Amino acid sequence: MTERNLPQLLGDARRWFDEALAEAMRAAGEKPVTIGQQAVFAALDPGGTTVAELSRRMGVTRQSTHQAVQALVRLGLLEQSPDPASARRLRTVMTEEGHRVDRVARAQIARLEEELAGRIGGAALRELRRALSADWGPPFPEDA
Amino acid sequence: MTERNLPQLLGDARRWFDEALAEAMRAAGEKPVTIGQQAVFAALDPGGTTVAELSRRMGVTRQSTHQAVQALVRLGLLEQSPDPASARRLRTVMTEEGHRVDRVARAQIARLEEELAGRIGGAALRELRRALSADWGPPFPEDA
DNA sequence: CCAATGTCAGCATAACTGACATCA
DNA sequence: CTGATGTCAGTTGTGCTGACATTG
Repeated sequence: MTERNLPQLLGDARRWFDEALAEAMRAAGEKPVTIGQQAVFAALDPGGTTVAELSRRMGVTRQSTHQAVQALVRLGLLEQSPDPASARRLRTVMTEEGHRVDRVARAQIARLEEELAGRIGGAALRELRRALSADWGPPFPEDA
Repeated sequence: MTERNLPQLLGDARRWFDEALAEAMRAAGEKPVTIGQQAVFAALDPGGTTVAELSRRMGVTRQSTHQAVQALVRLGLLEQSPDPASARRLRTVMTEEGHRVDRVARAQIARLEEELAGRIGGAALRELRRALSADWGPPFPEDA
């Protein structure tokens, strides 16, 4: 085994949460919202947010965000309405159902974190979050 | 911002490494080996390994592994030869070029980790690795 | 006959680039 | 005109399931 490298470990951890959340939502009788979809919810503010703004907050392209939002609209969890202040803007907001599912998903994620704390230790989990929350800066080496 | 949740943070961190490694390989004049491909290299042992064994080590399906291996074979970084001991087994090994690229990739990853240590602190990085290396157990809640 | 191995085909998710119409 | 926004189309990477022939 020698030593797993960091990127692999990160990917594994991410997949752990992905699977666990999907399973938890299924067990709770909800649509299996993915982490990616939850990320959209998390970036929304109550007043309505444009796709372009969402993409900036999430750090992905407008097109990727657009696609994710469309999927959630089809699921009935988001809806879009024209912005009276500007005809080219669309305000994206959660539906009632969207709010409900979002609350369930957040609760499940919190529960999973507690479960994990019980397995690897609360201190380790806090350190994990601290390290990940730090500013990593741009991913490009100064190169040369 | 309130509080980013853990799965998102993990995904962001993973993407940070992905981009950084791709960029570093490009800057080094190498083919942009991905983290996933590097994972295959890391799971190989010198004597030759079957796809089925690789998949067990990596924790993904035989089929996914097969696909990743085929891509690396097409790139000329891996090659397969029949196992004299058993006609249904194929031993996968690195080519010369594969070894070379693997060494470069490992070195770049190590350099990125050092760079990161300089940005978020060596202690934080060690704690990060410790938390991720711990046994998280199966991703399924005891549900009920 | 059973299990392991390799493989083919198809699908899902989540990202990307490129192109383009519309509107401030 | 320029730039921001939304959107369509196509591609890639990486995982999955199902099915199947071959072999031990």
